[in-house]
Amino acid sequence: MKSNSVDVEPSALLRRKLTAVADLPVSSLALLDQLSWQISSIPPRTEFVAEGDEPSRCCLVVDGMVASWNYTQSGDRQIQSVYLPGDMPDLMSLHLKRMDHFIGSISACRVAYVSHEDVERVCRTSALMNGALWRETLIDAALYRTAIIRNAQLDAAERLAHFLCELFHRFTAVGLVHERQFPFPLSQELTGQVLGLSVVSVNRAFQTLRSQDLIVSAKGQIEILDGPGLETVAEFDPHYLHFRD
Amino acid sequence: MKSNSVDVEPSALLRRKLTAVADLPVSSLALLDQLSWQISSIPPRTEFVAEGDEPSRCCLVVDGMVASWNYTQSGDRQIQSVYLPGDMPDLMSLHLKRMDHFIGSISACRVAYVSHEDVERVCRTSALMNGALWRETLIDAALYRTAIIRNAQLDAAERLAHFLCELFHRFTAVGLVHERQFPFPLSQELTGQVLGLSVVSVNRAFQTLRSQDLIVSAKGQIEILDGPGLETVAEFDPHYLHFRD
DNA sequence: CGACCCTTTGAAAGGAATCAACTTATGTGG
DNA sequence: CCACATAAGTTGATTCCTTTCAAAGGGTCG
Repeated sequence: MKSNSVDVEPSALLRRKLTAVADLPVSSLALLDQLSWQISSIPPRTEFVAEGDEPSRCCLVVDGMVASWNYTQSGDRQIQSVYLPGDMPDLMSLHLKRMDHFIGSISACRVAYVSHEDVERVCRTSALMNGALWRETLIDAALYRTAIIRNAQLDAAERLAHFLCELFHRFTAVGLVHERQFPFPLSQELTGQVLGLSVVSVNRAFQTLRSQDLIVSAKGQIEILDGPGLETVAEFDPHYLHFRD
Repeated sequence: MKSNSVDVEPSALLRRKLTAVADLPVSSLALLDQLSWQISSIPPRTEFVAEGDEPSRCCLVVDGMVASWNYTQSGDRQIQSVYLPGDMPDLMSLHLKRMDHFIGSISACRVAYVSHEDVERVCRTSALMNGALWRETLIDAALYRTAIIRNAQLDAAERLAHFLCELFHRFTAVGLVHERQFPFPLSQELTGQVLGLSVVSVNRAFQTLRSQDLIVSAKGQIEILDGPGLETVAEFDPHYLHFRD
C-alpha cells in the first residue's frame, strides 16, 4: 500500500531533508533530537501566520502542503512559494523578527512547531547545523529567484510545466513520489496565484500539457508521463534545487 | 560637493549596512575589522561570477551597481536582483557551494573580496554576527519574494514605480541619496530585464511616470519628485526591506 | 437533491511584445 | 571640428497571449 504521508517524527523528517542537500555527520544530526516539537493539525486553506506577526517559533511541514503569500490592494492573492513535508516555511523568522508575508495551508496538513530558542541552541552548539539551516533558507531564496525567471520568461504552459518539474524533484527528495505520481492539492485557481496566471489560462495550460501526453492529472495527484519531455518544454535545470547527486 | 561614492573602507561600509537592519553591539561589529579585503575594479557590464562556479570568497559592493541574472535557452537575460554599495551579492556562496546564477557589474564598480574562511571565522566567533549575516541573505530573499509579486501583479508603469521606490529606500539606507536623487545606471534594456518587460514597454512606463510628475530621469540619475505619489502608484510597502525605524 | 466548488468552454477586450524606423546622445578618428 | 560609428532613447503600427466576462458542465457532500 502506497502512502503520501511520511515519518511523523519531526526530527527524523528534518534530518532526511537536511541530508538531501548536504552530507552531515551523525554527531551533528543527533542534535536534532534535542528539539522539542509540538504537532498541530491545520484545516485546508487556513492562514496560521500573518504579515506583521513576530513569531517566537518556527514550523516544519509534516504533512500536506503549505504556502506563503501576500495580498494586493485589490485583494488578489499572490503565492510566493509552496512548502512540502520537510520544509520550514518560516525558518526566516529566526532572524527576521517581523513577518512580511502570510503563511497558510493549501491542503489539510500537520505542522510541527519548535521554539526559536531550541533552534538557536542547536545553531550555537554546532557550526555544521547552523550552516545546514542557513542553507535551507538559501535554497528557499534560490526557489524565489527561479520563480522570478519562470514568471518573466515562460508562457503559460511552460510555466506550469516548470512548476510541475520543480514539485516532482522536491517530492522525490522527501520520498513522496510513487509511480511517477505526486500530490497536487492546488486548485487551478491557486495554481494561477502561484504562476501569476488567471484560472482560465491555467486550465488551458493543463490541457496543453495533457494533449502532449506529458502529464495526467486526477484526484489531487499529478502523474508525469514524460519527464524529459516536460523538462524540455519547461527549460528545467534542477541545479537551483541544490540537491546532492 | 555631493558625491555618489561612499567610504572605501569595506569593513566600515559593511558595518553601516548591517547596522541599518539591526542594532549590533560595538563588540560584535569590531570583529569586522578582522576581515581581510581585496579591492578590485570592474568595468561596466562584466560578468565576474558565473553559474557553476564554486567560489571560495564573497564580494562586497563598494561602488557602482551589480546584478545577478540567468539566461534562457534563447539567450535572453533575466535579472533577478540588483546590488548596491554595502550589499554582498554572493554571500550565499558561503553555504551553497555551486552558483546557480551569474553575477556581474551594471556600471563600472569596485568590489571588495573576502575569503569564506574569514567570514566563517567571524560567524563562529560571534553568534550575533552570524545572525546578522544570515539576516542579510534573508533580506535578499525578501526582495526576491517581492519581485515575484511585483512582476505578477503590477502593470508596466506600476512595476517600474515599485522598483524605483525600492531603490530609493535602499540607496537612502546607505546614504547615497542627495536631494531626492540616486544613481540609476541601468539602460532601459536592462531595466526591462529586471522587470520582465520589453524595452518599448519600459520606455512607455518611464513616460507615464514622468507625465504624472512623479520622477525625472537624466544622466544616469533618478530624481523623485513625488515620493508618496510614486508609492501609491506602486502599492509600495517598505516593510519587506526590514530596515530599522 | 440541491448547494457549492471546481473545471471547462467561448467570445471579446486589453496590455505588452514585436517589428521597424527614426531621433538623440556619445565617442572616435581623420 | 566635422564625419562617421555606435549605443540609447523614442515612436507608430501590428500581432499575440492573456485577461476578463459569462456561462455551462461535473463532482462532492450534507
